[in-house]
Parts: sequence; C-alpha cells; structure tokens
Amino acid sequence: MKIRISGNNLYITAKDFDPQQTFDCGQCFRWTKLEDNRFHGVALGRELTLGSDQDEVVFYNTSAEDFENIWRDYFDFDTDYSQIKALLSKDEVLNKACRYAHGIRILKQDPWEAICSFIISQNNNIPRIRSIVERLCEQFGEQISETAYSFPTADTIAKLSPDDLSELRAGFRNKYIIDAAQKIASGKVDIEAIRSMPIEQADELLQSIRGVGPKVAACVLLFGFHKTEAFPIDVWMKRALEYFYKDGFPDFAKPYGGIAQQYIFHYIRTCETAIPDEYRKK
DNA sequence: AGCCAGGGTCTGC
DNA sequence: GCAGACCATGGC
Repeated sequence: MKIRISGNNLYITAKDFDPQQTFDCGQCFRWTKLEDNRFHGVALGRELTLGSDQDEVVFYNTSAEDFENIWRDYFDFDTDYSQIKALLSKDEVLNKACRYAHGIRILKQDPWEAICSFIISQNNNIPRIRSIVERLCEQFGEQISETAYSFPTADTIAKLSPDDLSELRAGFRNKYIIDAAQKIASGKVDIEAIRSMPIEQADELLQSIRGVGPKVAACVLLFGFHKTEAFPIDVWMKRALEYFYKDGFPDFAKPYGGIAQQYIFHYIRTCETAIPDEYRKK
C-alpha cells in the first residue's frame, strides 16, 4: 500500500475497496454519502471524511498517525480480499457475487456499537435503523464537532431506563438496549474475554443478552469481533440459501462464510437480476 | 392502505 | 423441539 500526505490530507492506494459498497452493504449505519460524492462518518469516537477515485482513497484532515492507529485496522487494510475472493470464487454463485460486490471490506467496528446497532436492526429496515442510531448518538453520545456525535458508551446507557429512550422511537427494542448496556457495563458480558473465546462460547454469551438471538449474535461476531466464519442469516440470506444452495452452503467457503454472506447479501439486494422476483417477497 | 423490515420472546402443543 | 402470535415504528 502506497501512502502519501499532501497538505492535511492522506492518500493511499487500496485494492478491493469501494466505499459505496462497503458502507451500503448493511454492516454499518453511521456513514453517509455527501453531495460531492465523498463519504462522512463517525467510528471509534473519530469523525472522518473520505473520497475515492479508482484505487486511490483520500482521507481528509487525517494524519499518518491516525491512519496507522485507527483507520488501517478499522478498514481491515492488512487483509488481502483478492485472495479471499479467489478462494470463494470456486463456487459459481459466489464467483458472481464476488465480482458484483468486489469492493466490500468487513469493517472492524466497536463491539458495543455493533451489539447495540444490531439489536436495533431486528425486524427493522436499514433507513430506519440509521435514523434511530443517529438519534441515540445525538441524545446520549459526546459532541465531537459541530455536527458529529460519538456513539454513547455502555456505561452511559446502563444508567438509563427504557423510558429514557422513548425519543429514539425504537419501540420494543428499548428494553433490549438497556439490558445489553447493563450486561456490558457490569462485565457480565466481557468484551475483552469474548475476543479470545471459542466462537461457540462467545455466541452463547452474546445470546444471554435480551433481544440478541442467533442472527444478531452472528452480526456482532462478524462486524464487532471480525469472526469471519460467523454467518448471519436474515430474510435475504434465507432467500439466497433456498434459491442457490438447496444442498447446503459449500464447506470450503465456511471459514470465510461471513464475508461470503456479505457479498451475497449485497448482490441479491441490489442486483435486480440476481434472483427471481418471486424470491424477493415471500 | 397495507405489507414489510439485517428477529426475538413467549406461549402452547 | 417447533409453529404461531405478538411486538413499535415507519419506509415504501
């Protein structure tokens, strides 16, 4: 990866990275596209604006130190996605999905933010998830610039009651958010312990949180702990598994099942010819 | 207007 | 163990 600095901005050459696809594939909820085709978001308590042109990515107002300490890891730039796609592409469906969604990278998000965001995601649609998360940050996060707020800490949320979250309009999820915050804050669910646990045990511990079932836990393991074998199955993935994989998802792809799942998820949701219409609404 | 959403819980067989 | 009602809210 080539890195150069010009003025306040940092430029890199990065393969396998399309911000639009990466931010729009349902893994994160706090990145938005600006009018000028750049992207803006808040992650890990930092605000960032970035742009891209072919293989070049611009990090605006970013120092080499911030890139090395924060963003290199967050965007998973040290993983070779070409190699993963080459492996997955032995399967014909995955070959198509990889080509279509070639610029997706799995972001290494804050685990607590992932837990909270994917609790909010249940039985919900992506635009509304985004607006609820944004209200949560504006109301309970720290203001880090004129317009940006950090994601509130679990300690902050743990002190509240479900009624205190009414302005979020998250409905029945309020009590789940509080329970999650309290279990994180008290250490009953220990984020650092989960990192080094066998995935089955981590999965079970996460599901001890109210409102966290198999799907949400898988998303947390994949997006919050970078467990690439975690395989979230939502309504779209159910459709994909029914249509493409009647005989089961291929074993060889399972170590990277979560990444494969992201390619497929983005492929069938945004490519109109990926699956027949009758599979889209059922 | 009505169906649906990156589901989970609770109840009843 | 598994099907089915129910959950708050609003995007489309």
